[in-house]
Amino acid sequence: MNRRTTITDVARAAGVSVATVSKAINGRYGVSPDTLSHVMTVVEDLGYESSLVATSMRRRSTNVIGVLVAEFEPFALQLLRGVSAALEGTDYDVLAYAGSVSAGEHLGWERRSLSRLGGTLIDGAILVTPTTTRAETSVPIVAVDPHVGADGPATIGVANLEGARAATDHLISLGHRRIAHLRGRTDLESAQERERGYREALTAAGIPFDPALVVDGGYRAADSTAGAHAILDLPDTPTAVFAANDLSAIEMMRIATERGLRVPADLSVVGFDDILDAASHAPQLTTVRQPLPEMGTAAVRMLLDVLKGSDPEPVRMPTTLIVRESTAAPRQ
Amino acid sequence: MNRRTTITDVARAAGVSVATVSKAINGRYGVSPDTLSHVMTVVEDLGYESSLVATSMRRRSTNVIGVLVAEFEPFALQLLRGVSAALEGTDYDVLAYAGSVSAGEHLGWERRSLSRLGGTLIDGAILVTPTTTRAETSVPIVAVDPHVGADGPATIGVANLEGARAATDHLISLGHRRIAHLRGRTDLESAQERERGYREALTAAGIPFDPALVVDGGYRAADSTAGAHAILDLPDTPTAVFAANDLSAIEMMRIATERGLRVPADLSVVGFDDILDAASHAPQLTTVRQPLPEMGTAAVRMLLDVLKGSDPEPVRMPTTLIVRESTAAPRQ
DNA sequence: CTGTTAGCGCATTCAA
DNA sequence: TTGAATGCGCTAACAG
Repeated sequence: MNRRTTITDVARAAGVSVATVSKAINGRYGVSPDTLSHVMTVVEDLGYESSLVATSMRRRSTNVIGVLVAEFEPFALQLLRGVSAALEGTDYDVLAYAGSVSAGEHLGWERRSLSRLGGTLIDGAILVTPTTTRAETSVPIVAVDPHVGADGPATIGVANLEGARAATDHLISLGHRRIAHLRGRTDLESAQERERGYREALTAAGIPFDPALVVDGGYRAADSTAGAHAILDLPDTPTAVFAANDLSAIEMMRIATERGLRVPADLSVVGFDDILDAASHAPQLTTVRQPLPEMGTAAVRMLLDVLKGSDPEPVRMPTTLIVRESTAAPRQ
Repeated sequence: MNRRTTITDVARAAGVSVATVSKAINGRYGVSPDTLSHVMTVVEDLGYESSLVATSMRRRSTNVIGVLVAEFEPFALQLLRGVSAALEGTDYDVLAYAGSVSAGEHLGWERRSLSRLGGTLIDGAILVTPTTTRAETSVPIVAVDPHVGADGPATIGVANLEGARAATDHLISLGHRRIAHLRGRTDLESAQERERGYREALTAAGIPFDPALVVDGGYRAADSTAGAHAILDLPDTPTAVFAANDLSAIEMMRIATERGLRVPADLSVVGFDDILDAASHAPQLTTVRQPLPEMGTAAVRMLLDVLKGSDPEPVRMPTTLIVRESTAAPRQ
């Protein structure tokens, strides 16, 4: 648990000044070849590496890209995979940060995290499903699946409405008529769009919309438990559920199974996202795929563009219905 | 792209000194209730949040836990999930860092990353599959699946040998006799242990060990391609392959399929890790599960213990063989 | 109770 | 070519 070796240690060991070491490391002019090689040797010996913290206080850029998330859930992790892959080979490091939103916190996690890291530590940030995209930030940002709508200049969104329609159409085409919707967080645009897609599909099929069939899930497993029960407690139990995301779909299946129902024999379930858990669940979840790694890659590309000064167009990625095992025709 | 609001901005807006703002924010004594509430109002208005960087330079602790990885691959991501879950509800933030190992870098990524973040930015670090566990660090560390052996004081390891034996035993029990091993990185202890488990299983079953059947894979998909081909090019082609991890197992399946073989009809494949991709692959991969999220949780618990001053015992997690679809009896 | 001062580790002037 | 001084945003010790 020793102290880090600082630039001062290197300077002392090399018998030169701190400034010389700094210049040598950063390849600035004004260091004699002899001194340079000597300093570099000492640097190697001591295993010195400049402190990100100190560097970032003085320098403009740190070559670190921040990925800011509310928490490390599967959606963000899949995205991170794409981000990491896209940055492979560049000289950027990736710093993923999950800021805890301690109770009583007024600003959203994204503002808090940006405020803490921005300006200095990171050159730019990728915000994953932020609830706000206010532009008054200190570093360039790209928002992925922002919950207020993917219409900002630097945003990566997905076709929520179309995806939700496809999911619901799929259930209808299997013969389901009584289809519940385990809704996402109602304050988020993605949830609203998915609900709209659900309703549009019903309308298009001539199925009257029943408000009782829409139950709040909130996108998180723990928040979906009550909703899942509520759906199964409905009089004239629905034969199918379109859940607003995979986590709540999986929770829906868990509760259904717990209550003795079989999926898909007694209840069909469709999710949204296609996180890896969807395919590894038993039964495998039918869902609407968002191309998460590709979205991460696109976000990186967009951020690097912004960093270069350009002003990119918003990107809207397509969704694909992935039919697996959790959906089937209703029993007669 | 404005400047961040700094503590100076707040001080100026509130008409007090910087020190007073600092004290108010950090709840130190010596601020009158009036001043306090006034300052806090300004803080709210301006949306001020202290810079992690600056704070960490002056303070002992930042309440940030670092998770240091070489890259964000599935193994690390699953682990991160456990880490994140374990830190939920505490007032710790999680900072996951992937340091790019630019070519010509001599120190390992873990030393580089620790050097960059350590000392100030993070209170402690969880190193994911580090190749070294040298103790000369500036912050407490816990190593997960360290590649030099899980015998350090603060390490979380898995039963590599037993897992590898189970995997190989499974193939043998299916009737395979000619079983290849797509080995991991030979400089890493985990790879050596897995190879040992493979050999022990063969020996126990009375199958002579054939060195030609062991081919290097290197744990990464890209590094396994050549090895996968090599195995299939072997005279008297093996009927089964035990790959040192899931990524190389999946690559093995990909190459086999590409060459017209069917898995498991023509070739059985077993992996190691049970990353989520294993179960979502078609055919689903038979593999040896490491309880990754639990390992992440255990790492957090251990790190918090270390932070509290205790000196924990190393933990060795059990592995479980998960039989799925990629293994079957050999054809006659 | 409040403001002033020093310094964390580093990169950047500017002077020697 | 080198080195001493300066300041980044912040907190802790001290002075007022």
